[in-house]
Amino acid sequence: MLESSLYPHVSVDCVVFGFTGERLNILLISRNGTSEDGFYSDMKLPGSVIYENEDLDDAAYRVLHELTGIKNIYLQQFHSFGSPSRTQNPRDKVWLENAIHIKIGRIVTVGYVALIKIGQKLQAFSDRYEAHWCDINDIGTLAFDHNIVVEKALHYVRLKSAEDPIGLYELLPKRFTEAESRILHEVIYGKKVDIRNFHKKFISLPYIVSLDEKQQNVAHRAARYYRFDKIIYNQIYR
Amino acid sequence: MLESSLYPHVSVDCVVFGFTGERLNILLISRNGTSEDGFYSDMKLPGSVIYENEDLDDAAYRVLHELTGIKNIYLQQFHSFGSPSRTQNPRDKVWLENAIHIKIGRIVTVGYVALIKIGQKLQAFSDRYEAHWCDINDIGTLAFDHNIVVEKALHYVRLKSAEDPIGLYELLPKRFTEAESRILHEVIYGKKVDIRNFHKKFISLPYIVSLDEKQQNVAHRAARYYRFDKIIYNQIYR
DNA sequence: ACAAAAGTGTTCCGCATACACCCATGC
DNA sequence: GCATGGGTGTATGCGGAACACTTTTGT
Repeated sequence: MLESSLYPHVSVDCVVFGFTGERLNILLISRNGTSEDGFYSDMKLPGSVIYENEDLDDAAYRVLHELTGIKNIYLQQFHSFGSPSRTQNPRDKVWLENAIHIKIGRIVTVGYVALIKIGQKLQAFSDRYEAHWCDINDIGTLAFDHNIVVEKALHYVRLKSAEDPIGLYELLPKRFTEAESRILHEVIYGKKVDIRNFHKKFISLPYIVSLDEKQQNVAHRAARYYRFDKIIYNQIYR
Repeated sequence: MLESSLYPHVSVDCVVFGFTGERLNILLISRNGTSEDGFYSDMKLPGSVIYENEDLDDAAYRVLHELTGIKNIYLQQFHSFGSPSRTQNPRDKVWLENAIHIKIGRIVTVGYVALIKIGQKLQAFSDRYEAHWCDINDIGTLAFDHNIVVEKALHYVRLKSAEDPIGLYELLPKRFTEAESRILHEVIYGKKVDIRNFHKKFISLPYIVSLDEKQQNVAHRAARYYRFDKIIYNQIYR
């Protein structure tokens, strides 16, 4: 095994958000191993050490493409984490050395946020990597300092989407109802929004275009579908 | 010389902003060296490779303390830069190898913004390091990708101070006039602000406290001094 | 008929904007 | 007395916030 503890290694970790229509989820990778206390099984963020001659953004794209099969993912760097203690948990240390075959002092990781639509095609890829969508409110204790990374990522998404809401439409399906959009806002900002005020704002947005389609077979009045028009959006805000 | 090009190195670079009362300045380090084309002299951001077992934030604090002598600096991480091409300029490559005595493939750098008051005590320290305050609009071509780093830092300061203006008061002297505060806003946001509207907002802020002091020996009506009260600010916003 | 969610308008308040004249001081 | 910047109020418009009833559809 190569000795390289003198030099920090650099990785990227991706906090991949998805929206079920009701809850905010993130994509986590199952991790199984043995430590002093025997077998364990927990979860971690998808990530990778960066390759030689690979840009940080490229590394994050690579991780996400391998994981989901999707290209053109909405992806933003949000913060880097480099505390020497972040890889000091013995369980994490052993796991790392097995995973990348290098004895490591610590890893500096660059955090990326990705926003994607939860879909079936994705699932196929994710299964190979033992990736699972997990409710953001129910992710327990993650490997390394990944709980902190997720916390910071969520904060970033809130801040970012306040100034530029385009990211939120990456989380919604191509056709979506006003209610879905409203609930997404509620889970992102963590508070109820007034239905009528939201409606007024929603229909006033020029880049939200109404479709001549409605929900089918719902046990109540069917809601209209809308779509997000990126071209109109870019004309206005770019 | 140690060979370690396989492993990326990690550094911090600090974009230190100061405000002269009229212009936004940043602190740059003179760099002299020889390359294929002979002598050169240019400027770079203050920064350092991180030490073994040193947290990123600690490294940035260390750089700033060595440079300015100041503790308790307002400091925020804003972005990381890791393009392999960022250290490919031959001039930069040679300089790096002389500076840290390691043959280097590339360096991933974590960018920090610092906001400080331009003062005399600082100058003493800065001289030792050949540090100079430079007008932000007149910094020419910097070493590495530091022009991009500065650009991103400025963008970050704008965004950040919109949601939390506390940082702006780090740039003003302890006693300042309303005009100084107004001009600071203008240089940060890059546009004129209306004097009377600014005034109304300014005097309504509970954490701006009026002092019983005025300017002396100015060739016009003397302006009142104010100070920023951090305690009141924290009571309200924390 | 009833349950469940869709769809819709008005009022009020606070904040941003636009805009012009007199005041104090040093030279 | 003049040049320079300090100091101040009013009117308007926009966007956010509060708030409740009718409509559609499936069971």
